[in-house]
Amino acid sequence: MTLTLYNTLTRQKDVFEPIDPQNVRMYVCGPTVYDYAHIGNARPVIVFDVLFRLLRHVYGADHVTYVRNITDVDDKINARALRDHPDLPLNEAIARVTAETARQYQDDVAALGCLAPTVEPRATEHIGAMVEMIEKLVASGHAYVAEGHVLFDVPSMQDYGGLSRRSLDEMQAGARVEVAPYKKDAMDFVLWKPSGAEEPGWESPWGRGRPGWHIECSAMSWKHLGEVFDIHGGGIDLQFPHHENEIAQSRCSHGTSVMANYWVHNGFLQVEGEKMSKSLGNFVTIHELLADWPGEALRLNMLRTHYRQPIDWTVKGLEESVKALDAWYDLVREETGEGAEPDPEVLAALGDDLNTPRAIAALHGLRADAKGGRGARSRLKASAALLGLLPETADDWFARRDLGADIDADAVEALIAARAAARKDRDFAEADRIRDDLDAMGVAIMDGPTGTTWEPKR
RNA sequence: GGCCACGUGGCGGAGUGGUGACGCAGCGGACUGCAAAUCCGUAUACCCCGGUUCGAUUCCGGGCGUGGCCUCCA
Repeated sequence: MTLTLYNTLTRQKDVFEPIDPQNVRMYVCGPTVYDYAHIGNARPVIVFDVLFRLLRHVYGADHVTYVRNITDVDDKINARALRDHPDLPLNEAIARVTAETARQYQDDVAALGCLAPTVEPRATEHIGAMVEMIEKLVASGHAYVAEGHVLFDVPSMQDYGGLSRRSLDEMQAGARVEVAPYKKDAMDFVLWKPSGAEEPGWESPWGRGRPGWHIECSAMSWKHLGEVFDIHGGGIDLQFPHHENEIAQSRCSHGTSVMANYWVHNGFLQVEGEKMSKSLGNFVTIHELLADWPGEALRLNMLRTHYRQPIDWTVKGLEESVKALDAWYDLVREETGEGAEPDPEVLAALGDDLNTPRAIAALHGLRADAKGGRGARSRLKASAALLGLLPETADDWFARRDLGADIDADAVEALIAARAAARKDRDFAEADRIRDDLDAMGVAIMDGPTGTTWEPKR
């Protein structure tokens, strides 16, 4: 099959051709672990999980390396550590914050049905690689030391700005930042900064200090994927400056003409039509959503919009997602999908720049067939698996879905029996009254040819 | 202020230079004592103004609107 991806470098859909089909390599920027991840953070995780699954399908599960880092050096982490554990030594406090937050994050994304990445490197484990890269940059004249800082010399790179398509002139014209006095150029960014006694730090040729944010991803991608790799992903907001600076660091350090061949960026997320922010009070974490919705519904809701489009996150959308999953699970039932080939249209849709809405439409299209036979049901299951959907049995899904319901089953059965008697006597007023009582209890009943069944109201 | 993206029916959301997306909701019908669920059927759209074209929702220009980046931010 052909896979095309919209490449931010070329601003068009490019046919994907890996450097080495035996080892397809993808890097995605992961979280900074200082607090629960919000639903906007979940978007790249889910989107690139689908891409990971598709690559595994095309090249083989053992021929794809997916690296998603954990940033555990950051001033926000320090602040959090001081706030939450003021009585502990700083290093220990930081370790607690990052360990706990990383665990929360991994629980969250697992609940969203995401496969674990091949490698989940931590910044603190790659300080040596960062120092090594920075030394090379200083030696080659792309970085300089000033007042204990090491800064990347942006004008030293002729084609800086290629990813975001900004010229240096443009950026300087629009710059609003206050320029630190030790910078040679306003655009220069920090590779290494000195740490005070109250800050985490590592010994380096430039004294005790800590890395700048951008160098972390350059070092981790280098160590796990090499100097040049296939796909680099992340949110569109990271395009500038983070990804631009990663490119500058990696290319100038390694002397390569590209860092990654395909740069893939997902669009932004809004909540109920508004920008998500703490001040608006619509800031919503994955963790909170998982208390009210199955993770799979969050996942489907995310994939109903193409990854490059802006997405508006709404309760209504989540309700529709649950309904779609109900319908699919109801058909799939005990199918495992084993041995079944995914639907060609689903595959074609995903191969077309990860067109998940089109793939989901194809899944709906399989519903009619799936009513007919096991083969089609199995194909539905196998097709959904490419999107990371329908991983459970139908029983587990419906049990999970109805989790919130707290209903006395014996009482329900007694009322249903009473209603059956009333119906037999053709006392429909009484039968309807009982149904209203059940409805008030949150129970929906269905009269079928084999009797009356019930379930928690949806 | 500079750069960029987006604007499709009641809602969500693909796509295309000239035929049906799809889903949810709605409406009609079947089934039901009546409902629910299910099944069958069905109406409604391409922000505005120009241009190119035999023909534009689709291409080009302008406008308006929404959002993003330029500063930590997914």
